[in-house]
Parts: sequence; structure tokens; C-alpha cells
Amino acid sequence: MAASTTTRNRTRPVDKYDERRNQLAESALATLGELGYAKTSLREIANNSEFTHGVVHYYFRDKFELIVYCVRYYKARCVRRYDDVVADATTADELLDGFAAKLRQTLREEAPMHRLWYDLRNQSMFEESLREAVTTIDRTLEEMIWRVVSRYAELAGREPVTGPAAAYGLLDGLFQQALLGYVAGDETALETLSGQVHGLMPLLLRPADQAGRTVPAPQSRS
Amino acid sequence: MAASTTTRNRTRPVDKYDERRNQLAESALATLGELGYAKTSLREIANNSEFTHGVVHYYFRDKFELIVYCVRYYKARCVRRYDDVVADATTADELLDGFAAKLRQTLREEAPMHRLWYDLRNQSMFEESLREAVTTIDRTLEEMIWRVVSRYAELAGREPVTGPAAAYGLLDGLFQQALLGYVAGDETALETLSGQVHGLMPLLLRPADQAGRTVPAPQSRS
DNA sequence: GAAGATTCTTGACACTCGTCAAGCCCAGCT
DNA sequence: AGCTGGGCTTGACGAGTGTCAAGAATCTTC
Repeated sequence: MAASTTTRNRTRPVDKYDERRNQLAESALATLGELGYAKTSLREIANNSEFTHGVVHYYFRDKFELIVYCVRYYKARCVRRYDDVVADATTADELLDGFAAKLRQTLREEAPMHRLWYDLRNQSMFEESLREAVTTIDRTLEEMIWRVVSRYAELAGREPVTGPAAAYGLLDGLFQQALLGYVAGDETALETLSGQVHGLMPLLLRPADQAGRTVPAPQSRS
Repeated sequence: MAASTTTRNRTRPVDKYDERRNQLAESALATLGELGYAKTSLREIANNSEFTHGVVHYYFRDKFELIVYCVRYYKARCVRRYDDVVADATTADELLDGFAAKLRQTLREEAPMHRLWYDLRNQSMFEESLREAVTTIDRTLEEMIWRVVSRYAELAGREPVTGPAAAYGLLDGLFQQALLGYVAGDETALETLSGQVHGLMPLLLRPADQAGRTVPAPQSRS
């Protein structure tokens, strides 16, 4: 009975409809962040909301549409997280400090969301239907990181030695490792990450005096 | 009825018993690598073996013991993968080439195993019972990578700028990104990874002439 | 070859899952 | 007031899950 994508009918309760979808997505994200993809059921999602399990099927065709909607909904919130840092910094060191601080804060405050993100990204390696949504958001994250790195290089008056993909891969690896430790109860993961990032970022800049080798950017975008 | 951990009784069919366990673990790993943790059932595992689903409970108390056994079983096979490369190389460049080639090969031939590993590592962020096994193998992988990096530095006559954890995090990030792309069908991920690693590794060495900054090693081991 | 232990199959159980349809509730219109 | 229809609840279904027990099949040992 529900309409195709987001509009319901012409009478106009479009916003009400989307509002409920977002409300359910919020509950779903909270549940997924707590239990993980494997153990999250629609009933559990509904229990974490103020509705019952039937409602989910009123607003989403099936479980999959809900999950994908959640991924996109989540992306909209997280993808501009470092833009302020980039915009406000006036020196390379200031940018680096702000970036590291924001990473620490993200780790501390958004750990469930991020373990969910890694979970879903991994699921996309098994479930092809998730792949498109995941690839899209992953690319957006890469661009977000690249805005930081390239601006950092600019402020330092040097050039990055890596392309966007490599820069994202490196930083994401450190962050994921820190998240793993932090979730396991290692409080020092916060400071460790900060220190590692402070150490890594300068390495991503080509030395001013000499022409070093570069980490080649991917030839194409597949 | 089954014995406690691995020995069965004193008559001596210890090896037979363990052999079956390993056989089942092999089937389980194949299934898990294909379907992922979330969608793998004991019946499916048994179907991929020459036994029926009841046998699983004859050799493993429950699903969890099987999974954990699999993780450890898998680790035993993969953790010395780069040792030959380290032992055989006589120059830094040779080591680097061999390492990159081995990474390419791993990506091409063992993609299902590795997406499974990342899946399980992520699950450990939701399921505490997995944490210990995962942490153990993760540390072993870190040591494996560190053997490569430190030997690489040694051959180059320089010092690493990172500690073992950061080195592992960085390389793991690149590998995971490449795996994601490769599984999604991007064949160029192989060469991209190789190029990125060739670019990254020299950055991990402190310049011979000057005393650069270092990526601090974690203070403690949590 | 019989007796006993071990290994494996089969079928059942209690439960949870996603899905769906029937109907209740209540705001808004005539 | 009475009706209408969208929003929501409830309860059911079939399929699939982990687990387990009872017994068949196979091997071991005397």
C-alpha cells in the first residue's frame, strides 16, 4: 500500500511519512549500534521505538530497505564532521591538533555508530545488495578525509605524497584499530590514536627540500 | 558425552578426534568465508562437509566453541605467511617487492578468508565472548607485520618511525580497502595495493640524515 | 563372529525470524 | 452525528535456527 520511494500520496502528509521513517531509522541505528547487524531483528528495533513491530512493514517494504535507508540517513549526519576543523584552522599544526581532537571525540562519543558502520561495510562483502550504498558512503568519507589532508598540505606549503584513497585507507586503519581497542575497554586508545595521527600526518607531506617518492593514486575509479 | 577440551579418553583416538574437529573447522571456514558470520548456520556448515548437522554437536559443545576453534585454526595457517619473504630478502628493495607481491597474492587467493577475518574481528566489538580469541590473533598479525617492517628497516640501515601497532594499523587499513574493492570486482585493486605499499613503506623509515619526528608507540599494552 | 564402544543419522523440540493480513483506534470531513 | 480512511496493533503463518536425544551404523576388541 505504501508509495514508491518517499512520497506517499498527493494529499500532502509527505513530511509526516518521512518523519516516521526517520524516527524508525533512528531506533534502528541505535539498536544496530548496540547489537550489530547479525543480531538485530525488526522486533528489537520496534521495541527500541515507541511502535510495535508491524509498523516497520508499514513504512519499509522489507528489512533491507530499512537497513539501506539507515545507512544513508547515518551518512547525512556524519560526513561533515571535520569540515569546521578544516575551515577554522589557520596553520598546519592547528589543523592537525583540531583533527586529532575531533578524532578522539568521535571515538569517545560515537563508538557504537562507527562499529556499526564497519559492520555494515563488511557485510557488503557478503551481501551484494548492500554494496552500492556502502560504496557511496565510503567514497564520501574518503573525500571528507581528503579535504583534511589536502588542506593540511596547503597550510604547510607542501604537497601530499599520497592520493585520496591511500590517505583514507591509512587513517581509517588507525581509527579502526583504535576503535577496536576502545570498545574492548582500553581507555588509552584515545591518546594513542591522537599520537599516531600526529605522527602520521607529517609523513604524508612531501619534504620541502627534496623530491621524494609518492604513494601513487589509483589509476582509475573502477 | 564428549570429552572436555581436545582429548577424548585414554584409549588414544586423540588424533582421530582432532582430525574430525579440524575437518569440520575447514568446512566451517569455507562456509563462513562464503556467507559471512551473520548468515552461516550449523546446518549449512554440515552441508558443506560430508557429515550431517548432528555431528557438529558431537564434536563441539555449541556454535560458539566451533567459531572460536575456527578462528584459532585459521590463525595457525596464516600467521607465518610473510616469514619466507623476510628470511629470503637480502636488500630492502627485495624485501619490499616480495612483501608487496605476497600481499597481492593473498588478496587474490585468500579473499574469502580475509573478509571472514574482518567480519569476526568486527563481531568481537558486539560479542564480548569473541574478544579474547580475536585480540590474540590480532596481536599475532601485528607481530607478523612488525617482523616485516623492522627487518625492512634493518636492511635499509635505518630506523622505523612507527611502533608495531601503528605500522600494523596503517598496512591493515590499506589491505582492507583493497579487499573491499577487490571483492566488489575491482581487479585493479591488486596493483593499487602494491603501489600504495611501495609508497608507504619508505615513509616508515626515519630519514638517514636528519632526526625526524616519530609516530609514538603506544605507551602500554592495555 | 559376538559384544561393546564409538561415530554418525534422523527426527524432533522450542524458539526466533521476516512477513503479512485482519481489524482497532481516532482525526477530519460532510 | 456518522462515516471514512490512514495509522497502528495484534496475532498468526511458514521457514529457519541451535540444541539435543534416541537409535542406526560402523569400528574395535576379545
